[in-house]
Amino acid sequence: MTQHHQDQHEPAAGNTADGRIKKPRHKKFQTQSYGERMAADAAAASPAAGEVRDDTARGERRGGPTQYSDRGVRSYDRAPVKGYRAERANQPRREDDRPQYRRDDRPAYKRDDRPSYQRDERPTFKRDERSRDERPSYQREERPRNERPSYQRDERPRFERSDRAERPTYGRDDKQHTKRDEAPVDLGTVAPDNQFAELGIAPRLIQRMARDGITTPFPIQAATIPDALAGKDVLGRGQTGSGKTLGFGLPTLMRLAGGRTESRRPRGMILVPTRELAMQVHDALEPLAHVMNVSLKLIAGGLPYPKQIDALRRGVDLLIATPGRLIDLCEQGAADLGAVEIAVLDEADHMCDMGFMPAVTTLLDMTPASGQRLLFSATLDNDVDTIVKTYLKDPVTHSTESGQATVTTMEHHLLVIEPGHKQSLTAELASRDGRTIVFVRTKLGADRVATQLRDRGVMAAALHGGLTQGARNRTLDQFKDGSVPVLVATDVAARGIHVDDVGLIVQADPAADHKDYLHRAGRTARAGGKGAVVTLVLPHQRRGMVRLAESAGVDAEPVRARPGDQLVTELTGGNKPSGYPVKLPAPKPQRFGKGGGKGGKRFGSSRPGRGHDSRGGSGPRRSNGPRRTDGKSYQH
DNA sequence: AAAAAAC
Repeated sequence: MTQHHQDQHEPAAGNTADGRIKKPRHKKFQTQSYGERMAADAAAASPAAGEVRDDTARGERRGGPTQYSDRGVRSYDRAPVKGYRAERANQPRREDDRPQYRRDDRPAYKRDDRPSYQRDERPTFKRDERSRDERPSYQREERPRNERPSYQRDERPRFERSDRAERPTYGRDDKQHTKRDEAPVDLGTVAPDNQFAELGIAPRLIQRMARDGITTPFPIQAATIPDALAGKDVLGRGQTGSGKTLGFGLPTLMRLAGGRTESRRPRGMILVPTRELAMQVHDALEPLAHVMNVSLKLIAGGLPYPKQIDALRRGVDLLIATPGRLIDLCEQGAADLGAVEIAVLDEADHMCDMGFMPAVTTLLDMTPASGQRLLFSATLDNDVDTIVKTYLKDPVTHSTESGQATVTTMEHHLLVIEPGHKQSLTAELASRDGRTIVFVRTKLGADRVATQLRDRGVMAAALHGGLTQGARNRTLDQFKDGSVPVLVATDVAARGIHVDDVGLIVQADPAADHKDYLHRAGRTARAGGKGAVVTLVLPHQRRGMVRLAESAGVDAEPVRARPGDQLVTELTGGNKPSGYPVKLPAPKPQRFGKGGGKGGKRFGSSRPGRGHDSRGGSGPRRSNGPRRTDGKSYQH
């Protein structure tokens, strides 16, 4: 191909002065796909990066780098198409799959930076308008009959379709029907000295909480509830386990009670950083929401779309959501945040770090500025500050605790160890009776340490974000019900997750900063219980760790330690790992019912089920998923 | 720097 010939077909690329062809315009479309990112992560963490990779690894199945980049590049290599279709055909084949908020390739004059609720063309879900056809019938082309997505389709003839009453109950979680059934509130049963009443909480909420033994507000609740009820923006700071959930939950429910919520336009939104946390907040608020006739819905990734979309369409008062899925639903037009009266940001310091910030601001931008905003956080640092400045109006700040380690029932130990002892020491510490959480730095590390512990006779399971949602739930359930006493986790479990009676936290990899340290430590000594936090420190980490402990307000001197030392024995109660490998308890077999019966209804199911992986008991395991990485070597 | 958050 001559130079002349080439120029003919690449006029758009434009030449630079030195005669080289500029980068093609669609270079920007070559962003990493999800599968690619995962593969890249794995490759980066593995010492074998760049060498021959196992073809059955995760990346391959999800459309790994080889396949994908081939596809992306092909449009350059192909002979250019001429003629009227040229422009279209020479476009890259791949769609841009970045989320809307990260895609701003339009020229500045075309951009619209106004929040969506201020724009005229709101991206609402326009099924109704679309189905209306103004043209005379002879001009209409035949449309396929079933345009609705499969989950909305009803194939049966109309006369056979069931009415509301016959719909299965799992499809009806809009608690609207309870409005009429609600018994009149008996004010007499609220104890006169109940302090929640003094804060202004509705009697029926007080009664409901009293049934669960909640009669006295925690300090953070006492501090923030009155202001939140008064409609002010609140900035609440309290340590994990200090009762923040009710601190924002009660005012939110009070505010949303009895109002009208339009289809797809929720009036309340609670944002949390992890799916597990979303689930926990949802479960904590559900009974309370019920007595207030407030409908709520969990909106999180890893769950089927249809029920979430359906709930939104019917109209749900309050969303408890992780950012990614909620943005997704808004882009689809299934949700519209333009009617949100009260928005809550939980674990704000985490939600405001670099990775999360764009998603959070996108969502907050979609809510009306006139709405009330509550922001709760364990610590307040620079990132939180920018959110506060941008989105809160004259916020009232309440900090009940210093943000440092003030729980007196918690003891901290810094053990300076030799690198070769880390495994055996971890195993020894984890072999104690009672629940233990071992924190590690990476996903791969979590898998590796869990395997090592099981090989040494300690029943341990890994928990991290690379597992399927089903596996995450199963593991957490097993940890809660005691069948697996040791959880090896990344920082996915560092924040907010509440499990009773975790007596020991082992930081096999030290926390990255003092905030992470305190969050991890906060998994133990909850609700006044006792607990210990042991950090394994390698010699070269010692200086940094001492400084970190200082800024965390932790009073602990680094101590040299070896397996079998007296201090270690005290912490473990003298237990030693058996040395005989153990296997994880088999997941309980679950009947696989088509059409979504009861089993695995929601990822909060307390039953350990097999979820999507269910394909009968003894069949070969599908060759995917992070468990493959178990045996991979890994170095610090 | 890792982890988390969407198919």
